[in-house]
Amino acid sequence: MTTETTAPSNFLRTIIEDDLKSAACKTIVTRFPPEPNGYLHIGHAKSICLNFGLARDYGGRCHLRFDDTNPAKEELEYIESIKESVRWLGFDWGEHLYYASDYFEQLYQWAEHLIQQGKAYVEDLSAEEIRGHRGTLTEPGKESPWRNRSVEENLALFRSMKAGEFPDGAKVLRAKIDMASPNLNLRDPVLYRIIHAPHPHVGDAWKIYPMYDFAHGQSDAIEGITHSICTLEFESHKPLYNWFLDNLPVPARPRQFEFARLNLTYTVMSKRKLHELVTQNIVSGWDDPRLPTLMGLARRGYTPESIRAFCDRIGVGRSDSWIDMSILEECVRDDLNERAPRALAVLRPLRVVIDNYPEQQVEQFEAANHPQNPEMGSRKVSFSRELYIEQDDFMEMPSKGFFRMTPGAEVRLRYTYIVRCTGVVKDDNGSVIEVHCQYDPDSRGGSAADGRKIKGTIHWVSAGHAVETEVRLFDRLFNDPNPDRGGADYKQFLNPLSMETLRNCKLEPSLIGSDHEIRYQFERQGYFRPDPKDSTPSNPVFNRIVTLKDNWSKK
RNA sequence: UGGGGUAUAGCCAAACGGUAAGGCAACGGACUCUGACUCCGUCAUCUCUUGGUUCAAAUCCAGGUACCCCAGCCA
Repeated sequence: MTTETTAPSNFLRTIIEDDLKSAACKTIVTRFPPEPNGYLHIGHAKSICLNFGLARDYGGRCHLRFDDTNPAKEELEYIESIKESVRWLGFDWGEHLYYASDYFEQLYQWAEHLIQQGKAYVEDLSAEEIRGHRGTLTEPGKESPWRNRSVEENLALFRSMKAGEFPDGAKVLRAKIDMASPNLNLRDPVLYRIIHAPHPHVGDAWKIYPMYDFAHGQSDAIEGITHSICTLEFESHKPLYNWFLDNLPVPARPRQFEFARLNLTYTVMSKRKLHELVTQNIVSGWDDPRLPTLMGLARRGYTPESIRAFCDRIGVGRSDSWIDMSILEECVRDDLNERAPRALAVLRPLRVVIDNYPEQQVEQFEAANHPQNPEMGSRKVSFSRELYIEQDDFMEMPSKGFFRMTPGAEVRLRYTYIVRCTGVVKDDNGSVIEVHCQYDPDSRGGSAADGRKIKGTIHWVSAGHAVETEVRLFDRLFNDPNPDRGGADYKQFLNPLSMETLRNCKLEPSLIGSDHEIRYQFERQGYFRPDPKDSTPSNPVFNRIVTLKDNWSKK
């Protein structure tokens, strides 16, 4: 199994270590706070691994808290799916499952407290008017005419809002901070809005809902979060986060820290774009194996271990960065190389006839399930006169350096015999459709009796024993490293070959009927697993998770 | 243009005034019945830039440059 090395030092670890040392906090408490308005993707995995990983490494705990303050966008299905993905990734929130919506009553009380203190007011201006009053990056905003209502009037109005006496959008509650602040988030931010919609977690108990800014820090305080870790774009919200903690009788003083979100090449991560790919049927669904969603990666065959290793490997920083997709791919290879049993499978079959091999004869050969790990055992593979090899493993006119099967030359058929190609059969177009060979009976097991070295070894499957299956070859969804790049439509960079379906692949029979969770290495090709949705014993379908590294074709 | 951030190798990333870790990639070699794996070796006289302070600067100071974020009743 993969050994997970401890993540290297980063600025958050330094901060936590200092806090622990100075006894600024005795145990650290972090949280992963998704909004249940979509499915999790690899970017969320970075945050999950960070938050849960920090808690684990420093003997603290990590809460799973749904940031469910906007019922217009949130659904129960997402809540369930998110929990499943976090579990799948290998993290356990134990008893610490929370919902911001569970704090709505407390939050409401705190909103009244602010009103009492003259620090919040009910706004009658429309959304457009509020925007108009906000000013710009360089000009200060204008104060609302409703900014100086009396405490009594504000309280009465706010209670009416809560009672559902106004339609959506009629009024909002705003904090009274500073309309001239250079930080636009401090220009009297909206605290509550009216939404007449059922909430996935608390039903229709509420007609007004707090904004993110009014909910997040206070939720952190209620739960005793010590380190509230979010992405960089929230940095300009930090003064507001702290303003609420300063002005409300909260039970604790959490601190917010920001890190750079994950960007991955050759894919897109925004909810909007992922949603578009799904709804426009560009991909088959949220679990399409080409998507960077955790559901997609899981279906493709990525292991949770490999994703955790990836998150450790990429580190955590504060500068915008783009991680190359090849790093993620390398992480699954690392993991699967150690644990995946090997098998022989021919994806694009080319018929081979060994002319000097007895016609009805079948021999069994012992094939190791893992070349470096004998504990994984072995299996028998059947060898006969007619076989399939990979089309790519034969070249009638070999290019320089090619050492697989070619007329006149010897090559080893993995685990069995050395053969020499003696001729080919072609169709009307001149394509080779069958290859004829002679085998060396003295090379049984694969080694020549006279000790001569054979450079090439290729995989094969006995024609009479092969099981025909469908194999789906997945590749990167986009051709461009940065399809998200400003301006152009990202869809123009879609890779037309991102999924190739091969229908008459020839697999060794041991591959059939096994557990869907087993990932195999098809020798010399890559890592594969049965598609958990579409594969059945009678109609097996394999997904290619990732190819093997290939230093030959690269040159 | 106001405010807030960020710049260390092809891609990430450490360093906390003491002389540029590590990973991935790349390259060279060894091994090999998987052109995989594994193993060895190479890969920043230099940290966006210009000055300054210091015995000593990626780290401190001043000025510049580039990029990112903020004008939702989204999170």
